[in-house]
Amino acid sequence: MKATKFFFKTYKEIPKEAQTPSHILMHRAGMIQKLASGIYSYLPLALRSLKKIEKIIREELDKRGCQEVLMPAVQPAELWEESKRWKYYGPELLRFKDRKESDYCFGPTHEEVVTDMARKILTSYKQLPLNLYQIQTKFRDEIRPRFGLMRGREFIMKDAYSFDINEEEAKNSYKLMYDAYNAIFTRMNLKFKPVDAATGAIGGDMSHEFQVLAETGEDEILSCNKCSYCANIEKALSGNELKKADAAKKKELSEVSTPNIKTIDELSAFLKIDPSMLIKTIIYLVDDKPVVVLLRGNEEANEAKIQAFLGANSIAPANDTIVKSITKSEVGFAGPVGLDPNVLVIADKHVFEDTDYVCGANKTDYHFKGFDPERDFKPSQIADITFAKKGDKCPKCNDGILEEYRGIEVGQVFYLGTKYSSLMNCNFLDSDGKEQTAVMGCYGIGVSRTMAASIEQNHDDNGIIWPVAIAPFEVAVIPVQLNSEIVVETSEKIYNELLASGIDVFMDDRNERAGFKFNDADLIGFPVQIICGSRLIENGKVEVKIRKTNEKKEIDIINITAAVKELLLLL
RNA sequence: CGGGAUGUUGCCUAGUGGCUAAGGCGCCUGCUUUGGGAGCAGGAGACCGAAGGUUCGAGUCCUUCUAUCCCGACCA
Repeated sequence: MKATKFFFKTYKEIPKEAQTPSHILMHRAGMIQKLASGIYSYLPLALRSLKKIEKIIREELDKRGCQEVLMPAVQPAELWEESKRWKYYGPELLRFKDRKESDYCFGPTHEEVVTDMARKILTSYKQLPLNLYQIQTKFRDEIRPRFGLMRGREFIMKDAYSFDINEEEAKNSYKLMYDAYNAIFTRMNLKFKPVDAATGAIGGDMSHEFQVLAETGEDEILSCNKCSYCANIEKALSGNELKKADAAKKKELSEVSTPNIKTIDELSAFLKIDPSMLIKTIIYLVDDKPVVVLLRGNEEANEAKIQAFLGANSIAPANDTIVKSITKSEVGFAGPVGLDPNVLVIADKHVFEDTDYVCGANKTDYHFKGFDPERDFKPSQIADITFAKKGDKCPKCNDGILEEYRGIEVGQVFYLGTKYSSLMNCNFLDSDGKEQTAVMGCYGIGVSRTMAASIEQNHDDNGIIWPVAIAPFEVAVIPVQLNSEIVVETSEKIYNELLASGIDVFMDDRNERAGFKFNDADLIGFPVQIICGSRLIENGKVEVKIRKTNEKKEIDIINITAAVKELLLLL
């Protein structure tokens, strides 16, 4: 491709809405344009990179027996009612009506459609295992789209779905996809970690995320410094031992007046007590039912853990009306003592590490002191519902300590079980002629996000540093003096030779000064740049620059194709 | 949705209530120049986010709306 014919434009200025490296650089390199919040057009440079990512994905999945399909983006509400997600998916699901006033949505994911597709064909165990995937535009009406392609509302996703005869086989399918994802991101030359993950709205009970490590990542990861344990903070466990409450410390439960003191911070300051000796009582709505959650005041509630513990579809803090009805007091004075025994109360295990706490009295302007968790109430369940922290002991090897990383989630694999297949009757007959429900897994890769994540992880002050495998072009030929016949001729010859040898090559034939082209080349991030200047050409050489290392070598023009091919293999 | 901020030409910015809204980048024409974002000359491009209002007079003040960005919940 020649620059003078190529639809692109680069910018010196940083657009003021771009805040993060991938967003800034993709904009400056003329790869993307914003059409609306979280909705972007991909210009030719970006699309070339996306196609390469897609090609790697297709190769690795096809190799493992997955089959590509393409499902509709617009989906009827009835299917989502079958899976109950019409109700539970929430406002991220873009819903609309057609002219007949029938309900539809724009697919944020395709479990419903693929399960429907499969059940129409699956009749026999002989048809399994089956793994169907597609690469397609998804829409999720994110509350807050941000960072360009990192969290768009419309984005390109590869989604795959496996169907198996039983759990064991389904776990094999899961493992196969786990391996495929490792292969895919390895081929893209990204630094990444597979981590234990929470399952969220998709559901299921086993999941790993593939996290590209980058400072700007939105996710926190805890990883053991001694063993392979690595988990999203939402899921990570602490290996720290629980302390035993000191029975000698027990006190009587008594009321204390705390007028208008509602938050943990206010209470801590008012009573001059450390937050860890206060009990935080939070009321959630979990699948529309109130659940009371107890924690020590210095801990944060890990909503993902609560949701997973209860096997729930949704979790959200309860509104004031519900809080008041449960506590029979104003918001801010909720506590565990004397609640309606029919309300589910989940206590964090750390609550039982001590005694003589202060907690809400379920009476406006009063708290209790001397609260003893063993004596003064009866939790429905005790669970681990707090966040593990960096520095905690590793829960797996019990030897190492947990270190903190930031990551960008580019892929996630879920073991679903029969969550969708049973609700939607995706059944088949086994070898005994008995009806069985297909056991499913689902597997996503954010294709457009992967491109952005690669830039987040690999860039410098001058621009993008692409791994060759997903670079829009592998090589740029840059003639430096266009008024020199020998330069024009030689660069043209090299360009044609590289093209003929199958290399993805860009030729900057614009009538611009050298510095201008060099800066654009670094910004766009061509991994290899062949600089054709008259002085070297007269000696039968050109300069070859490696973008990543900034290393420059003089190469004989005669050997240029072989030399470039060799370099590309190394990058 | 809560908290914060911002809308001036394709992009980045300036603009005390007062004359024809200013500059840089980019774009077009010509000349010059050609190894790290060149120079000169000329030119095109804005109903200042929208609608109301205050005022003799509004890009500037007020109200409402709208869009965008940042901090939180969501997630590939």
